[in-house]
Amino acid sequence: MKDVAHHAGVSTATVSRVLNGHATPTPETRARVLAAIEELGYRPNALARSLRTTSTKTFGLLISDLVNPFFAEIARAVEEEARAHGYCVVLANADESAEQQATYVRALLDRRVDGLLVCPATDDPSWLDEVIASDVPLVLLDRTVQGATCPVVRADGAQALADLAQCLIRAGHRRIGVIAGPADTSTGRERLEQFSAALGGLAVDVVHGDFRRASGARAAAELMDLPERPSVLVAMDNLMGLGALEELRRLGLVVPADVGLAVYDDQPWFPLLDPPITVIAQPTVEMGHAAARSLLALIAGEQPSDVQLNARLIERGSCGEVDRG
Amino acid sequence: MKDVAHHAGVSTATVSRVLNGHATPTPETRARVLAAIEELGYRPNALARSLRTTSTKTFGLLISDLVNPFFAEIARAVEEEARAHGYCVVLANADESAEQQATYVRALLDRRVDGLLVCPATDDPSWLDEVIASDVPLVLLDRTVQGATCPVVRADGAQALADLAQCLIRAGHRRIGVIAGPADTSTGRERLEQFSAALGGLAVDVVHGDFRRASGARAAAELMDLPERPSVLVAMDNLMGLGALEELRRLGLVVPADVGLAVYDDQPWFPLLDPPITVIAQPTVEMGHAAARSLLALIAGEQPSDVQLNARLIERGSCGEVDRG
DNA sequence: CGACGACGAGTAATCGATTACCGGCGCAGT
DNA sequence: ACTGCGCCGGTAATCGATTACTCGTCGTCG
Repeated sequence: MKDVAHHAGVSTATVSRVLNGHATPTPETRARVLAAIEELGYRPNALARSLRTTSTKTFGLLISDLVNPFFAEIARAVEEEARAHGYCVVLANADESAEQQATYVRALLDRRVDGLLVCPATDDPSWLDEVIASDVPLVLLDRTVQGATCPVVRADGAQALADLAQCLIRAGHRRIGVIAGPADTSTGRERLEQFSAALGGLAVDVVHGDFRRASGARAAAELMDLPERPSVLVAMDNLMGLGALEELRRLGLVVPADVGLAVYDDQPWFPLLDPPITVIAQPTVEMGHAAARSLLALIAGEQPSDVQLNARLIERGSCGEVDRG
Repeated sequence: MKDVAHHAGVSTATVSRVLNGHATPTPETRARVLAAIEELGYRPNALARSLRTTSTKTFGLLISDLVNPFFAEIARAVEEEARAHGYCVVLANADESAEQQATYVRALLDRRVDGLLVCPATDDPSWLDEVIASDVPLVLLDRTVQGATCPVVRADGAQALADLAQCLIRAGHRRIGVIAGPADTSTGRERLEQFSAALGGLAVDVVHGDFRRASGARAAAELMDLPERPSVLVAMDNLMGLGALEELRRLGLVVPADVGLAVYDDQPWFPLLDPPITVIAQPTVEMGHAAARSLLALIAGEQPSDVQLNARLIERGSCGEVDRG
């Protein structure tokens, strides 16, 4: 920058003013400076600028599991919306681990991100204090944490789960196996509760997984090994649904003849299976956009309210009809 | 930091020395400083540190399309390896657009990333100059660019494509439709060339897509609309494969009875389709890891060589047998 | 007992920007 | 012609670290 100033015969202050579009510099001074910048191929050092202005134009996005296409899609949407507003996104992947998450929160705060988007891996709220202490705007995505006082963006699956319950009951299912998410995540608990509630008195067999593929397979195996087999499985996450499908295939069980299957969270390939899988679709992209917008609002000093976007049931035929003998 | 120094009754220099594990400070001084840090909840400002040390412990990762699970997986692997070495990853998504890519390269350089991993959206090498001028270590991932003098990490599909060609010929296919990638990407060109070469003299019908879903559908429609229909389609990317599958479904065509299908780049759901899809699997995770490691080596001043990891054919039965009447 | 070496810790320059404050110049009013 | 007001642009402090250089002190050796 000193070089540019010298080259243009002005001071660094003037260069800075030109760079930041201040009204002060004369058109010709401005031109000289711009020419010097061009000639020297000068690029301002964003670090120095950020140090001075305390703004990095960067968001931190902490995802609980990037292998999960649901989160990958969210990451994409967040990045898209952020970019549209001139922000970069630093991506961090907690791999569903609480410690990793805490480590990353710290790393992102240290890098002075202007805002933080977090899909909490667990309910453990310890990391929250650090964020609050640092005064960095925070938005929670997909999952909540107890005691969080920040905006939350998530999908509301209550209605969709109720619809699914209806649909299963109507199809004659009476033994339902649920592959639930971890009990220490809000989505893990809520989906199970809402689904159970919608079934009225009907009991379900529940096995908890961890929102990952292998756990879906294990859970499916366990459920199909019960003395009284479920006639349909409900996987509360696309990866566990994938694992369940693989396990059913391995066991030689045919969907929906031997056992039905429904999955929470749609993926493009579900309709291509035979039979196409009945799912609850989440508005992934909208969630990512909404979260980024909430964060921008927070940064602008507004008080964005929570966002709840509706998930919805898409019946495709993988739940079958039970023979009422 | 001044507060900490004052609180511990030392100078900022000493605080800094404690923080950076220098040998100098006495154990008791060290203890006093650490106590003060703890008490005040002090966290060092990474920006200031980076400004001084010219190291951000951050990689920039420029992906050509984050919707593509292939790249999402790569991103995950890169992030994983980077984290293992104490680096963060700033993620940028070019959406297969050259301008976007150039913009992002600049943004990442301005943020003084310690290294850059790029999956080039196109062959356009204009952005390369800026990177070279900035002296930031660069590694190319998945795709090359002409005139690039940096390490490249990619999958070598020649053998797998030759195997696929053999497999199709043996199955009796004589009219092969290829849904190729864009001609202005190295992967787009190479896969097509290598496949054609392996077919010997046999001509193929080629439609170029853009590595995205919709283009796969369009290409499939176009190919199936030819006067002499191909008996098998080869999609050179998983998203185009997905699009093709959707289009074939829409047209009421059954795989492999009406038309066979093979896809470049495996995805976990391909084996679940009926029939399971024959694919060429790429070592995605290894590519991500290798790329991050190459970058680390570059930063360490070494001269890592290019990495070529073998893709391999996985026959699953979606290519069928042609009736030899 | 004096001097020198070693080591711990402080002073201050520096990284590359932003910006409050101030000086100088030109123009207008009386 | 002199004063005053504006406006352009320079000087220098500042953001929060790192680190070369220096100083003071203590221990040891001759």
